[in-house]
Amino acid sequence: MKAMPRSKSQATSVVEKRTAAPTMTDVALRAGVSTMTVSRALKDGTSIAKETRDRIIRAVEELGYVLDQSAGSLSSKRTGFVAALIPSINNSNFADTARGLTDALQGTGLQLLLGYTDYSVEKEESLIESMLRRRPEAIVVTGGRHTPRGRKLLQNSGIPVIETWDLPKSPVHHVVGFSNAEASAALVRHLHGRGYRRIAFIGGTTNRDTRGADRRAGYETAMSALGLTESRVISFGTPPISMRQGGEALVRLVEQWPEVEAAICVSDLSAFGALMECHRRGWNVPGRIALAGFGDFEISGTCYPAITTVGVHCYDIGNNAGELLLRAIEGERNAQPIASETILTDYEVIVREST
Amino acid sequence: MKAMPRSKSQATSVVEKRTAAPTMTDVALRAGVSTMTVSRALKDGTSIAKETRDRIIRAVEELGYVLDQSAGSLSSKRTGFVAALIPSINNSNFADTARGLTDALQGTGLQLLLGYTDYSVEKEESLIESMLRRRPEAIVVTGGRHTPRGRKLLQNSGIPVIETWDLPKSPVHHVVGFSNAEASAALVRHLHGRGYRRIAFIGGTTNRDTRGADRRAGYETAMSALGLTESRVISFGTPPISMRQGGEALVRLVEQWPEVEAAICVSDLSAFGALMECHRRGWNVPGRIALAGFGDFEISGTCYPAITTVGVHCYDIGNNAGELLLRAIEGERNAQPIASETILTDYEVIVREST
DNA sequence: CTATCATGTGTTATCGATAACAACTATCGC
DNA sequence: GCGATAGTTGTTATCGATAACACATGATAG
Repeated sequence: MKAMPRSKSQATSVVEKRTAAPTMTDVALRAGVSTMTVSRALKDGTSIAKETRDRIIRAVEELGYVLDQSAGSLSSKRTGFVAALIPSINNSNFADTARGLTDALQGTGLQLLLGYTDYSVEKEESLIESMLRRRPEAIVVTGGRHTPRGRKLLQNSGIPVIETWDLPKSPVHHVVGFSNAEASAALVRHLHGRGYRRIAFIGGTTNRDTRGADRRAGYETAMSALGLTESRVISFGTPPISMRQGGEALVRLVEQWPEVEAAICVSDLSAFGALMECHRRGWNVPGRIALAGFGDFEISGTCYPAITTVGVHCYDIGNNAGELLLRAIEGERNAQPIASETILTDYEVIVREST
Repeated sequence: MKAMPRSKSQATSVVEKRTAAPTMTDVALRAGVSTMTVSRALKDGTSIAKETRDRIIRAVEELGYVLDQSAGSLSSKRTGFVAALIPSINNSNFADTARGLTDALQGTGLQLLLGYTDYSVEKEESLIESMLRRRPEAIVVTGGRHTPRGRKLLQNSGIPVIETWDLPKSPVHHVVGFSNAEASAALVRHLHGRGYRRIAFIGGTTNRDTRGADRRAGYETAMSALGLTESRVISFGTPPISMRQGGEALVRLVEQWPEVEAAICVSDLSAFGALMECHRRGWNVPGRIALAGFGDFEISGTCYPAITTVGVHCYDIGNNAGELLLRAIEGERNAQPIASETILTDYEVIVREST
């Protein structure tokens, strides 16, 4: 890419002309009222004469005034921030959760502060701290595993904490999620029901992705519960798991266990990668091998053959977390904190062509 | 989903015990210094004795104190916020741009405020305003089309403005982008070079997605430049364009113009949807019809046949915008505003199996 | 041995808004 | 016609930090 600096006298002159941004005092002077009245005019639900408000609004427009919330929240002790930490923005599951949250917060005047942990609890810890510096009114985190200090920061934060996408054994406060292990087990049972016996699991190398680890654990549990003692696990690639990694993992899988009949992938993305590898090899799916994913990404319903997966209602996780958090914040504001809640979100095995 | 409220006496007791969060004054008292010294201890690049700092840090840890930036930024006049508006979080292209931005801001102490416009300039306007209320130190927007008031808000904001993903004719300040029309035209020329003549364009119904509209315009221009007078445009579905819409659009396309030899889709996602529709029909791609996408999403390189597309370096757009913005903020802080810059990001036609 | 300087710390005055309370003006009912 | 009440506006005191300046103290140079 090439830099192409333009000299724009126009822009420069604007810069020079720039005067200090107007404050509420400027507006108050212009409208002939006190700043308190201006403050009231810009906020609804306050008692103010319509004429006065109109006059103030006019002054605001003439001056191009924009309310300064940093200042406001200092005295009101309400920042209007909600912090949310997700592993990655580039994963449509978490992006959906973020969207659910955003939608729930729509119109409430709350602004979402998003942070990306990169699937690392250490990064999460440092993000928790920098988020708390902004004094959010609630915080949403992904998963129930944190560093000891991260957990302590959450506990001492004095704000509602919501853990999502998981069912932690000892949650900080609230939880909105589902059992990844149980969902994964359901998928194993589905494959078993279809007659598959030599079932493999394709996941990432590390346990950084705790939900991925839970899914693997659920696979193992379900397999032995069904009397299928030989477990075939391929660990390949670090999260975020990509499509390409799914393809490579499939190659390794069939090298190591040529007899494999079905594979559960830790995510739809890797399932799709594996599916395309089969296409390339001219293998029929599910004839040569059955494939299942996790997450019900758009792709698994669209591709051919469509991929069997677990629908996990990511949007609902975010949306429910948002609504819960609104209630919790309301409780805090009225000095009536709500009790800890656990909201279970639905999931279901979506049977498609690939199994 | 089922609600499952748990009564947790443990959580409740924590709530009751909760005392007012410690302030810098508490830390100062405990460490036997003034608040100013505490403030210096928590900021690097300040002159402070190592022993004093250690003592303060200890007090901070004992009290579980977390700096309050809202208060800090009021007096320092630096909020440490950067606002960025993207059309959708659920589009991996824009998510990549957001990630590029996030990465560029990493370690600078700047916090990204993300907003989603839903491809609507009206929503953008209201987001610009609510972002400005947080007094960001710079703002990044997607595209060069805004409402008149939105544009005015940007101009009068007094902070550096960066428009991305486009090359606006009269930019507010800085630009980081590329010509969508030119990129689209390059794709037409590629198809022409391969011998295709009856080339169609599949896009959305509205012009809300201005980049989509630019791509269509580029298609039209390139077609007539090549002497291909009959343009075949399918407009179907509102942004964000989904895979499914691509499939349906293909159906309409071949109904309306059965003779079509190749189709350019406004995005890889719709190209993939179209490709899968071909699979279902047992059509060979590119034998029966050639397909090309836009954006170089991961899927287009992984699927089979792999899809020809335009790689647009989304991450770089965000990353370059981030670096530019850091320089611009630095300039503002030193009262030496930088001149408006336009950074052209690369794009290239990536030829794959589908054409 | 003194003038100069760097270093470390405290003091004071804000930053720009809002909460809480006070005060004033109509309007109403009796 | 008067007190009560609702509605509207102003005053004062913060909110929790940091900038700017002042002021020690010890080190360094001439």
